[in-house]
Amino acid sequence: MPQKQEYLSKNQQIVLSIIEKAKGPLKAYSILYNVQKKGIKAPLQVYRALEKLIEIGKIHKIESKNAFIACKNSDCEISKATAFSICNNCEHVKEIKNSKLSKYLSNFEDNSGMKYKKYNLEFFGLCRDCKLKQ
Amino acid sequence: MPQKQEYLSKNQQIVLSIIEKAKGPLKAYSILYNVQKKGIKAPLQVYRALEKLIEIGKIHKIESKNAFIACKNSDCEISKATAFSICNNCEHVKEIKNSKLSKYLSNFEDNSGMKYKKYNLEFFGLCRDCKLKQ
DNA sequence: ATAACAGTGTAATAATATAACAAATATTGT
DNA sequence: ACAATATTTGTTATATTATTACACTGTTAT
Ligand SMILES: [Zn+2]
Ligand SMILES: [Zn+2]
Ligand SMILES: [Zn+2]
Ligand SMILES: [Zn+2]
Repeated sequence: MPQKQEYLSKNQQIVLSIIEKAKGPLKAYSILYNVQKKGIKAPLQVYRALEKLIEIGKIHKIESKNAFIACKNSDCEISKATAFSICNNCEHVKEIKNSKLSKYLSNFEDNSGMKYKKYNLEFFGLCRDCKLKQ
Repeated sequence: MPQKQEYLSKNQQIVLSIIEKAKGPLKAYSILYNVQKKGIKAPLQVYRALEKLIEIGKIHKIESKNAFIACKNSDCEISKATAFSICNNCEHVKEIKNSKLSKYLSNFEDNSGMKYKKYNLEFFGLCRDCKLKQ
């Protein structure tokens, strides 16, 4: 099985490394502020890197937050099938790695018999810590 | 079982009626342009109405498109559990009404045993029409 | 070499969403 | 009816998120 080519350009490496170091999802402009000392000056440079990183599955976009998080699952089929849990209180976000869930959704057929190549699922609730504190 | 109070204010009615008439999801500023003749002049008036309509489950936000669509399911528990199919080609969006799916997701427990009150799922693929045309 | 392609830099601008404040209207309790 | 409370509205300004347009650089393939 040939590996997908994953050479990263300079800007892509810079952006990825910021996102990987972060504890949670980062917003595009917060990434921008964080990398200005490294020569990336404009939003577009960040957005272009983000686009590529999403395409190759290194990061995902949390749509409900307009924020970006590093992929922790080696088997996220190039970002085609993603699921996240999001805490409503502390905003903690975690990628869900659950093969039953991903099989269920990948094989899901809607009422007209249609299947889907790609999905994104976002769960909202209280994380364990926040639940205990209540 | 007491009914939830769903009296709508003037602006809320105007915005809802535009969204219900639309064939697909509408963007906030396109709603704004459509209602300017009816006295709504500023984005905030639209966003406030949208917020309320989402809260009471009359409409949903399609997060990946920043667009808003009327709810077609009478039993979307006040927008706590939503699923959509989105065509990558023609942008057609349809709310998925499938009780097996909603039960599965509402009862889903992640690896740490956590359950979630709310979720949003977006499926992407080609709709029937676009598949045939290919 | 030269065409094709992916990436870069920069400026300008578009699109989406919220903050802050003052006023009007509706709802509730007495 | 009246005051107290909560909700909705109107308006201006501003914040946040994302894309267009254009000129340029470097690498790869034939
Ligand atoms: Zn992933
Ligand atoms: Zn939390
Ligand atoms: Zn619905
Ligand atoms: Zn289609």
